[in-house]
Amino acid sequence: MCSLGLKSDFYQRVYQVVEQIPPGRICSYGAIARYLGSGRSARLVGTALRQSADLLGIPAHRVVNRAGRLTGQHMFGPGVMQALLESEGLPVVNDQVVAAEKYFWDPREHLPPPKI
DNA sequence: GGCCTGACCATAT
DNA sequence: CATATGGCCAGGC
Repeated sequence: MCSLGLKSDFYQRVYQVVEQIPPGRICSYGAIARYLGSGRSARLVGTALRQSADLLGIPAHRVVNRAGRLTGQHMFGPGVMQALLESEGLPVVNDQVVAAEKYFWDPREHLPPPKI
């Protein structure tokens, strides 16, 4: 089969991308979705992580929203996500990464194009 | 089988 | 420049 967009496959791809995020860097759901070719399914990226973020050892704490806000903080626990980011050198204030744009890591510019 | 919600993003006011 | 609203796609009940 050439390429049938199996949703389960989409989830696995999300995990693969998040796993490739270097320490001290952050990525946004939209960037990942866009990298996978589903730029309008940014919400699915978050949903995918929520389903297996705890099962896998993927650095899901490095995935924040476009504004650098720790939207998935509730899933990790109170202050856990922030502590992890600060531990990697990322300044977090008010559940929000300061100068997130500076630490932003775009998979579309650092990772090879995925097979569509 | 249909309706609502959701770790979002882009645009308009 | 900041805030408010709509749109998109899929999963869960």
